[in-house]
Amino acid sequence: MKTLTIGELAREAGIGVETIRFYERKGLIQEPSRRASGYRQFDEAVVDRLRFIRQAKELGFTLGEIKELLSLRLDPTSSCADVKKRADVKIADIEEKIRTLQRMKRALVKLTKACTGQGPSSECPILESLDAKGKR
Amino acid sequence: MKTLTIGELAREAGIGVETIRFYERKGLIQEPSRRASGYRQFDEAVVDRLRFIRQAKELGFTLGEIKELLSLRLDPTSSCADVKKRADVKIADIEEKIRTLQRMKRALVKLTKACTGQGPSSECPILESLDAKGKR
DNA sequence: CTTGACTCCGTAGTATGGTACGGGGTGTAG
DNA sequence: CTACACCCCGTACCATACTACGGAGTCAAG
Repeated sequence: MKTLTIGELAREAGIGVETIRFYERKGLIQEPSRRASGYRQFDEAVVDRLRFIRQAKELGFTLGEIKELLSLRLDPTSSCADVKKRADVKIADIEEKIRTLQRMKRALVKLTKACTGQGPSSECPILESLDAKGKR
Repeated sequence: MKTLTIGELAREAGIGVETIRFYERKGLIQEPSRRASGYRQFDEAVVDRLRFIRQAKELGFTLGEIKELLSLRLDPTSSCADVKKRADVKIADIEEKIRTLQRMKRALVKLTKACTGQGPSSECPILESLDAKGKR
């Protein structure tokens, strides 16, 4: 079976050499075998694992969560339902983030509408509103 | 005029004492006058400034951006339009974040729909899909 | 056999936004 | 006048996810 050096793997997976070493330290990828010289010898399957990591990251999982996901996959006692549960939690997280951002956006849009874009900043309704709001 | 100790200010503004010192170091609040003992004497107006910071943070501005906003306010040559411009940029940022999250959510929902919640995790369509996707 | 690209390792630095610690001085209520 | 809460400062530490550095060893082409 073909093996890859860390540099080849990095090119294949589209990430940096240092990042691979970092993932190794974090336990996201297994420790690879070594040549006599100490050079890492990566199995081609690691490319897929790195792609898995990249995909999961794009879906908003943190490295910690991805590590759990990877260990779930390796644990024969864990069920598909466990994985689904994590995904559902993540969906709820994402929805919450979206709601927060939409609140932020609505507030900002409201402020910019009040702003004529004229006059000194000291009289800007945006800044005034930030000042005035939150008074208890 | 009434002055506040750092602890009183922290209680008023609802943030930590260390955070106020941190903001001072970062230049987000002006250096306060001191008593003979070296104790900070805060003007009550700083409460509003801290509220401004909190509000802006809730609207998704970073501390760096907030600092700019605060300096804009103090600069008589800057216009309300400058402030509006920044707010518009921020709105665009927020919209981009929302779009990314919605992409992530759609992808996850699609995956969980494929998952029956049954069987071992090794056959979970969610994990399989993460593996398979992204192959070039 | 030389040269240059690649790899090794541990450590340190980046950015963000704080939080905690320790050893000392201060302010005030009882 | 003595507790005890509060404040001072610099520095170190937290989490996240990398990224860089330096000095040494290795691999492969020419």
